[in-house]
Amino acid sequence: MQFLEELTWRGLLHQTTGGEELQEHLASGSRIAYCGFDPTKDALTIGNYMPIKMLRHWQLAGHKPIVLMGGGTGLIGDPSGKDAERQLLSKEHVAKNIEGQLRCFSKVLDFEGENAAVIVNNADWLCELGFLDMLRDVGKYFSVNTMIQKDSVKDRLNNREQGISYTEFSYMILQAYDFLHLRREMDCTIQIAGSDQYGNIVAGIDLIRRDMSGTEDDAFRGAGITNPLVTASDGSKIGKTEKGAIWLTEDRTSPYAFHQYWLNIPDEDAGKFLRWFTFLDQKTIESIEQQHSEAPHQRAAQKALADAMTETFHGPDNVVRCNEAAKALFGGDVTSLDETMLGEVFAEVPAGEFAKSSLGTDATALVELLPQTELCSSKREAREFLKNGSVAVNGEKINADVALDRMLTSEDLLHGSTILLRRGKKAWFATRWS
RNA sequence: GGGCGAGUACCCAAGUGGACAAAGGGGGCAGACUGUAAAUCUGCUGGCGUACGCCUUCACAGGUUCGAAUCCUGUCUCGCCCA
Repeated sequence: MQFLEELTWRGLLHQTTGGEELQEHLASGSRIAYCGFDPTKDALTIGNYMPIKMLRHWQLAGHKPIVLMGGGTGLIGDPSGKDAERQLLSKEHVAKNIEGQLRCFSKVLDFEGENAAVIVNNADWLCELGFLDMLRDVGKYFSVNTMIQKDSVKDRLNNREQGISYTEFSYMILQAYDFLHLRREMDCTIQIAGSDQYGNIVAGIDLIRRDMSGTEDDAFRGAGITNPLVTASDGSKIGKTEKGAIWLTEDRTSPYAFHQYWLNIPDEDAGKFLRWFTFLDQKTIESIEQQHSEAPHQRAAQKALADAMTETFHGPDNVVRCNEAAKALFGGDVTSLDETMLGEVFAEVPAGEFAKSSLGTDATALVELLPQTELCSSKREAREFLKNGSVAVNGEKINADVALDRMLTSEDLLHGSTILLRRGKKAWFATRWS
């Protein structure tokens, strides 16, 4: 399927430059596009996933993607959407962050084969650039009058408290120069980005036009394609929870937590998210939605979403594990798990070590024990939960009437080593006794 | 630089000498219902203590008072208006 058509049915096409000319350009051959990534962090979250996915669609449509790491621009900081001047990152820091982010790209993009994705770092050319050369060759093409009209700059100019430094003001020029550089050196004609980057993209295209204006060459100059800002139905950002962002790497967000995040997407968003976030085709998604509307309680859409996303970032083995874990934690009977499964499932859950010899003593009364876990922050709170009947031992709710006196004994041990505590429906804690 | 106004708990917001750990709403947590939903209903929501209670909070630092979120002085921060 054509790139733009694909994006359209998925609801991922926001704006393009170029109109029919662009369509023609894309249809008539394999093209090269780039998308820039900001190396301000050493790992990526769900919020960073969309542009990567855009590049993958691009690749799947038979074109070649370039991942541009903003090692150079990252030293400056994009003022778009920022109300305060950015802190400058050290070069070492940026290099380290780039390293960290690469892990995520390789999960989505194909770096081998015909349209292999390539990674470039704009530090490689921006750092080489002399200040005078920059002013003469590039700065000459930029009208300050135009630049101060851009929202990203205007907001800061009108804001007496914050203002904008010359450094950040120049960001636009650097990003435009990136596009020009890639156009010259790699024949890259398309820039893909989020809709907030539209202004910067246009600046790049302008620069390319001016740069090529003297030549007879009637080749396609350049165009931009943007995806909309995706938000949940309640208007909130996707991938942000009270507990923090959902990361794409195992060291920050466990596969189980990741899987659970998608599994808990509200019904009204599930279909939309399947289009936005997975690579499932239109027919498949529609049939999943059909299933979902016929039997909403089965949550076919959320399951498909969770499985697909988990598979992409954590592999098929983890999909199985996460589903097993979920089955045991939520419906199933944890006491029936064999020792290996028990270990696997609860590797995902917070745990603590305790002395076996204290079992059956007052020290293992739930009121005393709970504050030592992440489930309660104080004895008072523990009492509250127990009185509410919110606490379960090995998946079995403790009746509120006896809860305050309940202590753990060796009879509660699963496989002689573990007792599982649960507060409410979802908060688990594994106690290990030795 | 001058004038005016504001700063209250996770957020918004009432309170303007004692009855104030501080109304109300949102959010969060828990319970019922359910689908690990949504909507709805109920409880909790500064900390600690099984009650009576104790401790720390109403921008910050001092002061007046038997007693201060509330009055006074100074400081800081934010908003609006004038230069």
